[in-house]
Amino acid sequence: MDLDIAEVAQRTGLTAATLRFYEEKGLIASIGRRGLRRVFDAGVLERLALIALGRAAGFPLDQIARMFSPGGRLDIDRRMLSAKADELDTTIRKLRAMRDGLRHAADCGAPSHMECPTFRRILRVAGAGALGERRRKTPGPPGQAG
Amino acid sequence: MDLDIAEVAQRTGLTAATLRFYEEKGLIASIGRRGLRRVFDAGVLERLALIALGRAAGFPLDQIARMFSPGGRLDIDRRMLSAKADELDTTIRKLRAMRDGLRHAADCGAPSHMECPTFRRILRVAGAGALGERRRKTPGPPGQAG
DNA sequence: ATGAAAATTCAAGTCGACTTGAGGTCAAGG
DNA sequence: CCTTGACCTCAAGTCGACTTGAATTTTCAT
Repeated sequence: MDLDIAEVAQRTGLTAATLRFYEEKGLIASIGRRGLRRVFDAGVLERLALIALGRAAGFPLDQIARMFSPGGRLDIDRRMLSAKADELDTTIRKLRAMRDGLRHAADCGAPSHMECPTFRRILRVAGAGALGERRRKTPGPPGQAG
Repeated sequence: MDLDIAEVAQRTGLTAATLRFYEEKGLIASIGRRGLRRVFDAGVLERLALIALGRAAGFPLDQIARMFSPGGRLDIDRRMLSAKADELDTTIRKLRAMRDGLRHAADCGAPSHMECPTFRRILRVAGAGALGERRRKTPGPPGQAG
């Protein structure tokens, strides 16, 4: 049951260009060509799901690539998973505080946000979190803004 | 109580270059110069805390800049805050699922992750979340990987 | 056989938030 | 006075994950 790139694209929601890009990066591999065109094994779908999982957890592609052993099997250090879980936990806590703060600011009766004590407290917390720890090369906050 | 750029940098943890960059972007303003050198009002610290708050909540700098009214006062649409809070909520839910999944995978006794039913379920969920909705120009997951 | 649609390669562009580098100016201390 | 170090400007570079464009080739339907 071989798949052509368009079919993989359609089933995963990724574009053909992205799949080529992933192949180039060593994240996936085609099993051959028909003419010029790549042919993929159905197993690539599971692999792409795995990659999506890694991405959703915040791993960079480079690191995801290294999670597959040469044989193609998944080979993840369990401590790494645990560490990532802890990291997510920290992120979640921060975001939760932020969400509560925003919610409060949105509902608060104070005429301007700066006059609301709660908002000012949030400000201090955010300042402490965001300003305190950054020394060099800090990746910054999540990118879910729109 | 005027501050020189180095002092603002030191108190906020941002670099002088970042402060100049923020000024260029219209996020902050110096109150004048002493020779060539910028002089900032102490109020810039509060403003930078506000900016940090916005960044921590995931707003892009452009949008943060627009949250200050011409007079310099804070002027945020409460509905925008509410919307952002909801957005954060969604992100938090996703990350929580991911964290639980990673935690499970780390502790799970199955010989390889792919043989663990829970892991495979997570995989489907991650796949659904990450693969289903992306059509064009999706910003991707948060960047807290290391 | 023909022509459109889709795939290919390779290079270059995009986005956001900064950082880095080159070259120049200036204020304070000895 | 003169050095030195912090500051200045402006341009260009960085990072990650793709996207886009141009030129070319191939496949599929008619």
